[in-house]
Amino acid sequence: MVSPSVKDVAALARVSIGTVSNVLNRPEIVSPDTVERVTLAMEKLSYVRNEAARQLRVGHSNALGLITLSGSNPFFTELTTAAEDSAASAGYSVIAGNSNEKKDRESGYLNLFEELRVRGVLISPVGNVVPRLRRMRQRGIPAVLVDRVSNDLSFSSVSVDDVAGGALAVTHLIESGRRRIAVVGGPTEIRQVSDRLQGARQAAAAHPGVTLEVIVVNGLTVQEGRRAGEAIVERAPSARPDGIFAANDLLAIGLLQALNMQGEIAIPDEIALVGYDDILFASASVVPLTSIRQPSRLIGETAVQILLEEAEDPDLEPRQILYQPELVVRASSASAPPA
Amino acid sequence: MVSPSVKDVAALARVSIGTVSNVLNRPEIVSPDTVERVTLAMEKLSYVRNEAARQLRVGHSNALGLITLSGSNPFFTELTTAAEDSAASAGYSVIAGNSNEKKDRESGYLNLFEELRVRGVLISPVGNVVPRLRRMRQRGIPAVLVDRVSNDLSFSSVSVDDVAGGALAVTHLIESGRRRIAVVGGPTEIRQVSDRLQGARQAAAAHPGVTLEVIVVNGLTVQEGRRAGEAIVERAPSARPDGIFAANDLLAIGLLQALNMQGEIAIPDEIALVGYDDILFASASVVPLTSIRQPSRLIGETAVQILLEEAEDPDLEPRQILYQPELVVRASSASAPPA
DNA sequence: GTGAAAGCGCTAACAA
DNA sequence: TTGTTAGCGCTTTCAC
Repeated sequence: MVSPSVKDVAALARVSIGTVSNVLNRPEIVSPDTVERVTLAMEKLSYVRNEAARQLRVGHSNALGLITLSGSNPFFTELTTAAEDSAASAGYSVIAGNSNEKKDRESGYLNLFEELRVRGVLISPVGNVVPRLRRMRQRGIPAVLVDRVSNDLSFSSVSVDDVAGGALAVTHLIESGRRRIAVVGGPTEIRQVSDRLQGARQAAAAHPGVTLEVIVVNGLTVQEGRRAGEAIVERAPSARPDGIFAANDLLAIGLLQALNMQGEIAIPDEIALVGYDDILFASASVVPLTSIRQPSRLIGETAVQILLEEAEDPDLEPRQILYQPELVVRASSASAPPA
Repeated sequence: MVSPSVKDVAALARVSIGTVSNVLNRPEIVSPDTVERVTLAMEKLSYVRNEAARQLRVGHSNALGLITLSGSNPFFTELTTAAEDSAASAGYSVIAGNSNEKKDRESGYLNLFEELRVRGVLISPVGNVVPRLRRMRQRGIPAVLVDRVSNDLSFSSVSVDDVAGGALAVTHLIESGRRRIAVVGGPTEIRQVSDRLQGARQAAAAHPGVTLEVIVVNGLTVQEGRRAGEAIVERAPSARPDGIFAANDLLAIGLLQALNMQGEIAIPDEIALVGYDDILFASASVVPLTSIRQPSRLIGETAVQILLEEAEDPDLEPRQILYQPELVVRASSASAPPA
């Protein structure tokens, strides 16, 4: 009914529990035939180490905590998978949670991670978590910000240049002849959103005669995109934008559904559309979606690497890694603008 | 540098550590002003309980383990979110991993979960894990199979009737006039795949004059779907099926890309297409996808509930919950068959 | 209502 | 090379 412990293994192998522990942790210092005997005993008993006991003793766990903004956004699932792979090859596991952009879910996970004494945390923050992270770091749990730069640069971060991405998207719309640009995104407290918006503004400002309208939504979901699209459909044609930049692909897909599938507005003829993230489905949507690609796997891998280095040496200087995004042109923005 | 313990809290509040533990676990048995003093001390120190120590003492953790087949399949991400929500409202957290249909990743997670002494595991199995699960159950860790029924019914399971789903899909194709049906799916070791295939066979057999071809692929991914689609494009038109049932939506989307976007084959005019899972993107794909919907959230919630009941009372009889899938008709199968 | 103390399973320091 | 032992932080009797 209960699991065997080192004691049981020791008894069966006729050695002390210290020796059992040694074959578990430093087999090289114990004689080959003792290793053999102990290993055999472990197999016979199907011994599985009690991680809680190990952890209590050594002071921290073998897990990394990861908090992303959304579990349904493929950008984050790719990042998560990459982080898991990197961590695994260094002997760590990762406990992944997503805040769904809710501050209380976020702090719930931080609580959990601190109770678990994880080795470090990767986080794409929603709320103002820096003070909390600072306290955790003082207690030996480092953190790396993912897809977000800390204001005061006191934490390492791995992110993509969202301002450049926003500018890239809107510049592309302008260069393909659009003049009345709308940006759809929100909530603006999310740094990624406000940065992309800022880039959009810069690009618009650099081109005289271009107007930029901001449509704020409550989340980066297909549903919110659909809602925003329905509002645009209801407008008089002359009041509609001729180019839309959506702050992520899920929003863009929602917009596409509302604009195109109700048969009202042709994409890209009447309105050109650009998304963000270049998720797997971007190329498979009703109209293949022009998008901004982020190196999601690379971000996850780099973040884990930096985190583990900081866990090893807490006095390392924080580093800010900034990757550049890339424009991927598809049908949703390909054709000429309306006459 | 290190975290405060109950000892520190006790010292600050001028009580014994036993009392601190009591306000943590049974505050009702300690006097209100002591609770107050201790709570204050905890806040002052930002005390966070050491979960490993608690767990070592009580014998098991507050976490549930969950292993799904794929992290990029929205069916599983929805199921996972639902499981997390259910678990959270019962005071549990869930550690989610995905096997990517790899046996060694699967057993890696089972190892991890057993080392962690999770309260129970939810698993959508790839390999032959039943013996392993049996051993874990003997040691007090129950398991519930998700989206899969155990052969010997010794474990509870929550699943959808995949045979019925496969039949539903193919019957729909036949009733909309198709006669040369192809089923795309694999690997066939995955029970969901073989069940859907079996349902497809039954439906075909029930309709004289209908032929059924099985195209086996190596995984349920967009990429594999694209590969299968390319092979179909290369065939002589008369050798192509006029209806395809894909074992999941990711495959169907890949097929869609290969068939439709190369401009070769019209969907649904030349080939009608039915997917499985009704993921969020099914309605947003190049041609909105007819699909079989599974109650993913319901599955996750029910599975957690049963698992927690079994954790409470190990002698409960295993239960098999079988939900029925539902056909959702969209454009990819809507029009008339070829003349 | 509160305190004292045992012990969960493990690792690591030290002794033999 | 192997054995002995202290102690990680917590919960839970059992006295008081």
